[in-house]
Amino acid sequence: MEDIAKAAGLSKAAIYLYFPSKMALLEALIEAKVAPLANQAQSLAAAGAADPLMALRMLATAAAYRAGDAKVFAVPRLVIGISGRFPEIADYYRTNVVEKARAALEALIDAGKAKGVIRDIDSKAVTRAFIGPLFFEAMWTHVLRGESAFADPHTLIEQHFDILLNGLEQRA
Amino acid sequence: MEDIAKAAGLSKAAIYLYFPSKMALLEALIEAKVAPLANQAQSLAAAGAADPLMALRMLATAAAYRAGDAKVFAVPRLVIGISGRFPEIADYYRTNVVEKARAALEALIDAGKAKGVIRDIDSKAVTRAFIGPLFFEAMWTHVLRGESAFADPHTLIEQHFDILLNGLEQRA
Amino acid sequence: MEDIAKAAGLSKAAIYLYFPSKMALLEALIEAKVAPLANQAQSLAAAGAADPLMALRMLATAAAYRAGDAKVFAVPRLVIGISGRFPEIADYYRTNVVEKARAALEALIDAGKAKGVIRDIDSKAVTRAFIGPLFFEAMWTHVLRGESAFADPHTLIEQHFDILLNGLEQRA
Amino acid sequence: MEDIAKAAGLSKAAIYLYFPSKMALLEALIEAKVAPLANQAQSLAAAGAADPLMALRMLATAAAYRAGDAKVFAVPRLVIGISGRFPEIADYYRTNVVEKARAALEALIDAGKAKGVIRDIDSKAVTRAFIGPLFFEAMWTHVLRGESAFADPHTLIEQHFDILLNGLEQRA
DNA sequence: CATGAATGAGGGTTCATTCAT
DNA sequence: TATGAATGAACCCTCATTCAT
Repeated sequence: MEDIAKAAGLSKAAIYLYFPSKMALLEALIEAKVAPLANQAQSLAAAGAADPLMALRMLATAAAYRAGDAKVFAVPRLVIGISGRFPEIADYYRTNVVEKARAALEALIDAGKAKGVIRDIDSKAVTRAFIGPLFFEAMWTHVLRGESAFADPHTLIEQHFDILLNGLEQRA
Repeated sequence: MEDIAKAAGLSKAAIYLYFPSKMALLEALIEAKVAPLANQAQSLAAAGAADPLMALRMLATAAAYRAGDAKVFAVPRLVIGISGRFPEIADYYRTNVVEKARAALEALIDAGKAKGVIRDIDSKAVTRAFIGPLFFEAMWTHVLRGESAFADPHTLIEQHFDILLNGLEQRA
Repeated sequence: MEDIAKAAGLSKAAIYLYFPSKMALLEALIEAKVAPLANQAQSLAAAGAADPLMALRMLATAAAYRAGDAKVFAVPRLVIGISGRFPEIADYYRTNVVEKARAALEALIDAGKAKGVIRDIDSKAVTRAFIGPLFFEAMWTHVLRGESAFADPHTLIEQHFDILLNGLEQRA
Repeated sequence: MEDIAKAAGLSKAAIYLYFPSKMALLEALIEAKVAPLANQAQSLAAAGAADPLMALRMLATAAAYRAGDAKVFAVPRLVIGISGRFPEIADYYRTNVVEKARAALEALIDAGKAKGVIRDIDSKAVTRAFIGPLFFEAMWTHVLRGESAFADPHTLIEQHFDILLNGLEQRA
């Protein structure tokens, strides 16, 4: 809280004029920092049915840029950290961010299936394969302090989509 | 520490009879709960060159069973939670678990490339695609308390490998 | 820290609003309670060259009044008490109090030698003979709770200087 | 206590078979490590009336060797450290060590006065001048970690007695 | 006589939160 | 609206002491 106050140019006490508790602030932080990505997914799901693969790629690109930003990823990181003591905040995150994003992704995937460009695969499994590698890279970068692929987001996305769309297997 | 002590039926002080510090305790926890998976990866990398895809599938299966166990996943979760205050523990985790596992995976992938069953793709990107979805599912299950795909590990692995090997794209 | 907090009418945590650590607090305490005496010694060393014996007597008098005050002597007492666990605080005390005082004393002694009023004796030994008895009396008074000579500082100083200047020996 | 147990080749618990508490052990330690010096003073007081100055010199020499030993000085140091919380131990030390030693010293001094080799000076002041410099040197050495005069005990004692007997003053 | 295992109380320190101003 | 001052509870850790064996 002290750091946040300092960053905001306020006293610690003043924060409580705007947010009743740290948890409330964290919810607002989720709204400000990560919910926009979920909303962007919803918008793209609504608008991107014409070219679902392109929409997915745009989404992945946006996600990569956001997840690569330490200040953004600090939010899910915090949520994970306190989820043991404050499960409600995790529920809030699931409901207001991840489930929204997954629903939007599934809509795009379904659109892709309808257009015949995506195989008939379980949608939940696809969103997992879509989000997982980016999420893991964020952990690797920000938590484990490994050498980050976010340094070159373009390549990261290219590789991600190459594997996601074409798979690993060598084909004749 | 208090929680751990309580769970062990001990006083806080008694923990220090077994571990000299919180960091040592966490290292021991890592060694006991998650390092075995990394070691298994190393064994399979050494032994599984004959059929790399099978070795990878076995590894994913083992990982799925472990990651589905709340007591096992509690360890990386803890590491993430305290990585802000104890960055060394994150470094330890990266060095002794994730880097070891990634190295083993890359060896298997390279074997697959050599045998001509895996395309020529960046190995780091492949390990990301291999680990990420399972890791994300663990987060979804244990942290976000979403409906868990670990309830049916067989299907989870089938879906994971189907996407990983064949990709999403509909092909003629 | 708890005792200090209680004495100040504060909670333990509140101390950290004023001092960043226990060591900083102790340093401030030293600066406030005992360093002034060392500084006074330096001043007298600079100004008292005309009559070094008088300057030494003034210094001893000031020291006696200070050492007789339980609140002042509490500081070196504390330093001794925690010097085992916090050797740095002992080093701080040596550097910023005792060495400064000894240097000032040695300067006065050298001035005395130059003026021909003090014999040619090892200066370190002289400072020892100057400080030691007063320090011992403080220990006797505050730690051992013996009957205190600080009750009559004038006599204490007279006796101290009589012995210090003239020695014990009966002379013809 | 742990260190003491280790040094004694015992378990921590075994110490309590020999001493009912840390304070009792500390009293025994006083008896073993510093009381002998007080006893030696008493013996010399009884036997040394023929040459009191020589007896005092022998006593100072014995004291210097003991005070220079960190293991011996650890005892008064400990007493000082805990005297705030356990005033009884300080009283014990005063009664069983310091008062005994001062009484013996005063007897020797009185003998010196009777023989006409020591001036008529307040005895308490003399014991202060006798003990103080050696005590201060011990503090300087063991607590403040300054360069120790105990490294050359002979010189230390010579200087001490030169000042003590002859005083600082230049005489014609 | 001796110990391994355990603990309650305390150590210094941090942090989310409160409240008088 | 904003703060400086303060705190209770928690943090990791140490230590004198106990007790079943």
